Amino acid sequence: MTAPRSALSPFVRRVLIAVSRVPPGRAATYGDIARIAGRPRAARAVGRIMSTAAKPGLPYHRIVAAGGRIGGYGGRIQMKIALLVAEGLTVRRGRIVKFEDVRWKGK
DNA sequence: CGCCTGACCGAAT
DNA sequence: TATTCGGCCAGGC
Repeated sequence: MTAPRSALSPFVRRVLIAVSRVPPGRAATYGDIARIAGRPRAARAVGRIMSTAAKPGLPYHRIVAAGGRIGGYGGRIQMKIALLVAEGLTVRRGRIVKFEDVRWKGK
């Protein structure tokens, strides 16, 4: 039988794929992911996808809010920060230092 | 269908 | 720097 294709919409799948492509030590914004997934203005939907359709194994902690601000992580912000720091990033006052240097814009 | 909510964004105040 | 506000998109009711 055809693989039980997930009930996930094409957009959601593209978002999950984009997230899986963000390399360690780097980070992308919700807006970046939305753009890569083909919906430049769906940043909000992207955030909702992560909290609702989150799948294990994907580096969701590398997805942050605009300007390098941390954003959310299911209420576990501290853990998100810890994960980012463990990958070599520096977080200062809720923001990634020199975010533009580690920002992953796809490619 | 309409209304509300969010791990958002960005400009204005 | 903090707060507010309008716009944006998908999903649940």
